[in-house]
Amino acid sequence: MRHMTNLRFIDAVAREKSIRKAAEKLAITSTALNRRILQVEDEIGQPLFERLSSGVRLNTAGELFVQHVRNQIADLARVQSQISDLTGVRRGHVKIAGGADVLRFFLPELVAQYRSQHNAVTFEMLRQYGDAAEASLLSLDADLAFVFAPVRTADFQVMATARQTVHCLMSASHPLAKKDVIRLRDCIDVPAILPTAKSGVRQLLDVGQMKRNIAMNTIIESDSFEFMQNYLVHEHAISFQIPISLEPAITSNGAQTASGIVARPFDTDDVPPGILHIGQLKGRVLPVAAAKFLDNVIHLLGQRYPDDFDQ
Amino acid sequence: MRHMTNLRFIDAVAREKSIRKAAEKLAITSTALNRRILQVEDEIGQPLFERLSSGVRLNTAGELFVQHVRNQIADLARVQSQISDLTGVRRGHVKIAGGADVLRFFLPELVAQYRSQHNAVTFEMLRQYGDAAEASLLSLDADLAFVFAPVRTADFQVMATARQTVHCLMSASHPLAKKDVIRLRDCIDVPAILPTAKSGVRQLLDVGQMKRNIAMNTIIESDSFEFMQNYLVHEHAISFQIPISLEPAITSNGAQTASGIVARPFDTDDVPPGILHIGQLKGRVLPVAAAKFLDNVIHLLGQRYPDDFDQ
DNA sequence: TTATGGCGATGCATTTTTTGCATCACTATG
DNA sequence: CATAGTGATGCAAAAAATGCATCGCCATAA
Repeated sequence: MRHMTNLRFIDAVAREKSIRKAAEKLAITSTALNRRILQVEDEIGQPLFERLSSGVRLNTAGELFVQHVRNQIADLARVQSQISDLTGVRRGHVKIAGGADVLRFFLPELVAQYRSQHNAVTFEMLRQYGDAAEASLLSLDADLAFVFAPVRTADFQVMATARQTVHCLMSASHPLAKKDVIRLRDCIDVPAILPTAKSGVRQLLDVGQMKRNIAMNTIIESDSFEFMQNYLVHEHAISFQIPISLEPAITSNGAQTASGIVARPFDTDDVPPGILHIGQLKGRVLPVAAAKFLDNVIHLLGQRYPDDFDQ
Repeated sequence: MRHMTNLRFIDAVAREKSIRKAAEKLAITSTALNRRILQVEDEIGQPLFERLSSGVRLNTAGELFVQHVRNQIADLARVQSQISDLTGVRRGHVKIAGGADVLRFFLPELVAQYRSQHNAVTFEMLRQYGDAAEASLLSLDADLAFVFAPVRTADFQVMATARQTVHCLMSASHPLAKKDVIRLRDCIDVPAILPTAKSGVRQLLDVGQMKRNIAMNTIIESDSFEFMQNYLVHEHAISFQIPISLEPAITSNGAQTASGIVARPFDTDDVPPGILHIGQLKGRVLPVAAAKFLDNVIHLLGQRYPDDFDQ
């Protein structure tokens, strides 16, 4: 949309913190970009950027204005998607921020299912945890965020939650695989592969270890779910994940993956369940596509985890 | 702001329902305006207006888009006022919709008081009752509305209310002036000047008459407070108003205007008090100037009607 | 039925705005 | 003190917006 050009340019300069760099990204000369910035500042009546020798930086007025600009851009997208929706073909672009856990199986399945019905909708998946995901909501770089524990609750509107019991992963031939429910004390001395500290699962495990005063035998820490799971093929160790980051089949009793890995739930008295929060920026009206996708997410969660789901 | 030109033009065409008429108001040729509209429609990917032989009319997409446009315009104003506020001088433009009752003494006093502190703030006062005032909020033609009974409660956010007892106006020499509180039965056969049906006061009086099964002796109906009040100088009749539309002094007992008019409250069992609602569009972030003015209104109401005021 | 007046759309010449190049002034950094 | 990077600016070329004249369309009136 033509009338947004100046606004998009300002947004770009604010992000790049440099007129020349932004100009390059926007495929115009720095001269042109510079003069557009000057023009807007002139219209506003005061500068939006501080000029440094190394580039530019938003001043207070600029911060205010850029937030407004991002709102405008997002709202225009919303209206456009709403207008497209009138013709029957749903168009739009949905931006989702979430951890590797949800990006693994859950979201691919959902996005594919949604796109099979609305193939004019495009997606953008950002791998971001907690804080960063919420920041993306705020800067309107994301429409929806999947986080474990929302912090900026003032800006974060929870649209649905899903309780996720931490599961223990192991080879089918592992002694623990005979149990239906794993207690923390069962894990003493068992070689364990733990997620890194940022992850929600790790925090839950730490709570459990603290509570029961048990220290697991940590042989590896990793932030890769694939590594943690596939390592189990080679050594009789255990690793930990939540159902949403597992292939749907693996959590059902008796089932196992092709590589012979099984999952067993922890006793929730030992390791508390994690709560996955699905939310958006508070007060924001989502584009049609994003709103409808959210409906799908909620629907699937309700279907798949009827007991652990909340709206 | 330059980048808003197309949007303002579309807003104008939507209001005028004619490209040529809008062009005249905007002081450009219809050609230029027409082509700008076509350009925007082209960018959107579908028409926003239906072309009639008598002009144009918004279609569904247009309705959506125009609402967006008005939001953009209003939000830009908000940001601009917020930015101006940074420099210390409060600038801005406050648009208020309210009935003649509040426009008479209450708002002039408040606006003057506010402008004495912030003389860079300009005002726009729209004389509109109930429905119309709320519609102005919705189309963003007004920032604040003063109404008696909000209808579209879904869009109307009440920021404060003030209970207003209906008062009886009469010449100081009128027999009823001796009473402290007026009962409805006192008014039987007394020549009465009633506000027209639209007004809030009239509706309250009608409720009272219905309840007590008393019909007043209506000799004149008018929508002019001045007329109703000043007529009393010439004939020993009564008329009705709420305190907020009276000179502040007149409601205190014993006080009277220069022309010798006094006010006495109705018994609230006979005529129920009216509730003045002061509100804004739900969810909207007001420009600084409007928000601060609202603070003033609330403050003054709390001061002047401490018992009948609610926030 | 035809004539008329008002409407939006469009081709074309003109005016206005935007752009890119070359260059300046400035400032950190080594 | 040289250098490499930044944003600002004068000027000519390119692009976009504008106004005029005019078209086709439709409702209303004669």
